[in-house]
Amino acid sequence: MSTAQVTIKDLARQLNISVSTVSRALRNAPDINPGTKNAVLKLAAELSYEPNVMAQGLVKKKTKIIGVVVPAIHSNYFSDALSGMTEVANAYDYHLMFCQSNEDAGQEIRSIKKLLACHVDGLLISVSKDTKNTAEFEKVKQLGVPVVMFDRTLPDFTCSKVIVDEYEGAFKAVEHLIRKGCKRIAHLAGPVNASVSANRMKGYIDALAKYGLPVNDKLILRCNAFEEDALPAIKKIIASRPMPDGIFFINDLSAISAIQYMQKKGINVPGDIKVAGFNDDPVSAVIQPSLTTVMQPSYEVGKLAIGILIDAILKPESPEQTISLRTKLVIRDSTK
Amino acid sequence: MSTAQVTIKDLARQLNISVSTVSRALRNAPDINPGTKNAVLKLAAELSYEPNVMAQGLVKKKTKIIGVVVPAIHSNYFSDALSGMTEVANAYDYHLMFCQSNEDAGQEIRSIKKLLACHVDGLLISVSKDTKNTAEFEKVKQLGVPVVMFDRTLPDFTCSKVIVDEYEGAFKAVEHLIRKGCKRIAHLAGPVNASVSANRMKGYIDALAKYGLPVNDKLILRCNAFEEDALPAIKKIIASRPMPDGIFFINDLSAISAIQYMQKKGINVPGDIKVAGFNDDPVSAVIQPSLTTVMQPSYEVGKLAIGILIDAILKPESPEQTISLRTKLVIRDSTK
DNA sequence: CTGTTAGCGCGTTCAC
DNA sequence: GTGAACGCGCTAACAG
Repeated sequence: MSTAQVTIKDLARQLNISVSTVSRALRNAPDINPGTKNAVLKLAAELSYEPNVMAQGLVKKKTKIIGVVVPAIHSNYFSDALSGMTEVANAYDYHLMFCQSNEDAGQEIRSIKKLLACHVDGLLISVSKDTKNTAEFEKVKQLGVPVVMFDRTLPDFTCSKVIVDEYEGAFKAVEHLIRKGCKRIAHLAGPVNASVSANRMKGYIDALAKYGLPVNDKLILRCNAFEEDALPAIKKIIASRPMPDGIFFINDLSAISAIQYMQKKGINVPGDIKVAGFNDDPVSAVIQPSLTTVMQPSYEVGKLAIGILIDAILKPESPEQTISLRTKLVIRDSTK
Repeated sequence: MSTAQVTIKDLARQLNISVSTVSRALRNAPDINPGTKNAVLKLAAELSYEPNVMAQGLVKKKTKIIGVVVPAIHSNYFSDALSGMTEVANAYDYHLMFCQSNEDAGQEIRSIKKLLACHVDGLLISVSKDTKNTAEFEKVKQLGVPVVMFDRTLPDFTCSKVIVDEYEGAFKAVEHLIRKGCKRIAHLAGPVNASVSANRMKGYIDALAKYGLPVNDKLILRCNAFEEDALPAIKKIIASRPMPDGIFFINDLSAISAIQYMQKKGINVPGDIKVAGFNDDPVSAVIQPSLTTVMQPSYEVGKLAIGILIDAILKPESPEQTISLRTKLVIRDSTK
């Protein structure tokens, strides 16, 4: 039954010294007798003393906890980023508290409140697809809690950001389609609000422009969620006449449903239509034809984001910065 | 700059009442004047007061934080389980702290220590593939911190467990191969220590036995990690003569590398060799031929595990239990 | 019904 | 060098 954690008090009693001396020994303060210090450390190790983070937090106003909010933990992209964060967090002795917004702005706000109640030292967030309001984030900032946004950011909110150069990634993908001979390239765009949707769309448009191809609104379709509901839009694209000879997709999962649908309809990929996706999801290497896609360094994004955040926590006056990581075009059979 | 969180003290001062009255109002204690209570609640809402969980934790000896340790956050299986946990945690107003062991027993112990230092109310864990020692877990238990193991459990350690009936899942898969005409079925087994490896192996052996097929040691190969290094073993299996006509894999990823390798070698799947995997990873629906596999209810596992843990936290004397969830055989083209 | 007191585990003065 | 006293934000016991 609850052999309660050992505290500095226990150490003090057993060594017949005061708690403040123990405290000093434990966080190697300057003025302390090396002898007593060693004695304390030895006993602490024996009893496997662990400082109570809550109590430390209460007095130091620092919890060593970092809050993380992502739209969905499952999702290759985010779980890789989280993985990168845990690595750095371990190295710096920070703890991570994860929340999931499920792409819902309301849930996102509730998560942030929960994290604030836990007095996290900082906040890492990738916003949901319909987050618009910056009010909650301003509040966090006002509380003196540094925020770093990663991947999905809020243009109207000023803070450090770690993003992927989605624009360039999209541009490269579409340029590749053009060089492979596509003249009528469609685009399945993502949810309206998401920053990533806009950036990829812009890359698509600019690539067309660079090669003198017209931007045809009828060839630009939208899906409202990142993971599903792409099929209706896909059907529309395929049905348009003249048929497109290339499609650039907002992500791999929708590209894959498209490929499967087209194969069922007897359309040859890449013969009739060439296809490019985004993310380099594991499935894109496995589907036949394998999918040309844009790889994002999600693990790196996670590591960088938490690194910047920890900097900001340790040096509150450090300037806000935006880091943009480059993507890599992975060329496979769907654009052969 | 740090417009510090508002505290009950602030509320008390503004209302000219004592902090204990405020405290009572906030957690609707029995004896409190409805009028003053309303006044407190109103002001609290206006100032968007949030209780400091660290302080509450310090006095109540409860943090409302649950620690979670998994081998790898990325990994479809675990991220789904984590997703299920966050849902329940939200509902019961618990916070989750995640750690990743990277399949390393040492890292796992360090994670547990960190979580204990944060005074988590309970621990959810899926052990790494080389965790053997139960000492650390016994310590956790002695501290009065309830533990629930899920998916990958430690047979020698007594605690509540939520597992998937891997044995039955493996049995069904192998039985299916047999019914499809396979007479010489190989098995790519998982790491030696992992409980899941043993369970799936047993299902394989018993299914063979039931149908009077011999168990041939030469047809049983091992891989040392869950995610890689399967290829050498796969090559060995394929090279054995007479060649097997069916293979049951420890997981989908190794099954898929095998299919790709066999296709390169001109071996027809399912014509020459039929293949079954485990997990129902998204890729298994996409590869051609699509992969017959055993689906595990990972999201449900997560939800159940945290549910049991919260029960144990709230009622420390509740009995330990082991819940086993059933798998579902997903039949696709690789066993046609 | 409400205020006072004490204490959770720890860090931080300030004397000694 | 070391100990005593105080406070972080909050709950709990006891008076009134």
